[in-house]
Amino acid sequence: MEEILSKIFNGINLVEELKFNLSAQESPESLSSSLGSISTLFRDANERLGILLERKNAFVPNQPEPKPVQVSGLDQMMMQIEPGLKQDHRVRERVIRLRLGPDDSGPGCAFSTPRPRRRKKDGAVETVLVATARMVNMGTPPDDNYVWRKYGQKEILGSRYPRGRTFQLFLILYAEPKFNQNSRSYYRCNHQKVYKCPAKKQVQRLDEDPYMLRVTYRSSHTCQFSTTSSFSSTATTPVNYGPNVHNMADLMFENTDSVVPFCEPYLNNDSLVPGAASYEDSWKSTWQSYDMS
DNA sequence: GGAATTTGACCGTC
DNA sequence: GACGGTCAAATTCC
Repeated sequence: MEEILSKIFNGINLVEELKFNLSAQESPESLSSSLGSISTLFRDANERLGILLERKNAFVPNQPEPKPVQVSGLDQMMMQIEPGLKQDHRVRERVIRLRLGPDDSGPGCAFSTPRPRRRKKDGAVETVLVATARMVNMGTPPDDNYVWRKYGQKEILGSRYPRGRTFQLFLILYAEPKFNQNSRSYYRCNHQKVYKCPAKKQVQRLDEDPYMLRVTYRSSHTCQFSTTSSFSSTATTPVNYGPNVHNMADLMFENTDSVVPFCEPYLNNDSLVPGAASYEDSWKSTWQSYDMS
């Protein structure tokens, strides 16, 4: 682990160097050489991280699900490193804007009788990935400053378990906890009835990373209530403390075209762990209790 | 007791 | 017929 961290910090130092060289208008050859070194360092660190994660994950299937909640070193790290992520934790994966159809959404689209269940083809759709913390209820949706009312849940294609009370009771009593189900929850704005706000969202756990949620927002809020005030439901308590290291690695090294990079926040002075003299010290102090090797 | 959530059923789309 | 989204009665929570 020390070696990986060392590579990352060397890479950061090289980036700083490159920034300086850029402002000094160094030759293209020199800049290219710097970029190559940075690329090599980060790629190497990423590969080693991947190996560590594989080793770590290899133990997971045989382990009973952890009892509620033990705060991992990683969670501690994320909480210490970037408190701001509690405020704005969403990682924008992709934003798809589709034209609204003439008869779609809006106040007039409220359900009528007989209830029309026409699936809407159009509508503004925005999908974000949200990291969940391990110490909270996995079914708890992330807070986004709006008040939502859950109106449905379905097991999705490829779900490990069919639905049904009898079978779920069986699961609770004899099999794996319900925690493992992969389902999609449906929420609509709590003000839909009063203000005919059409906003909805779907929350679904990622198969590849159970600690990441895919949140899909449909239609915009027409109500202007964005609050975590006393109207907040118990289901919308804040839950996020930042991405886990696996997603960090993805974000830093791979999906840079579709994800807003958030290396920046981690280099904020406010992110330093109290008592740490530098970013390196800060990182090391938070990683020391998270040795995966 | 009211509000919020759960969940089986229903219905449209593919 | 499978799948996805929604309804609404039942259940749980506060």
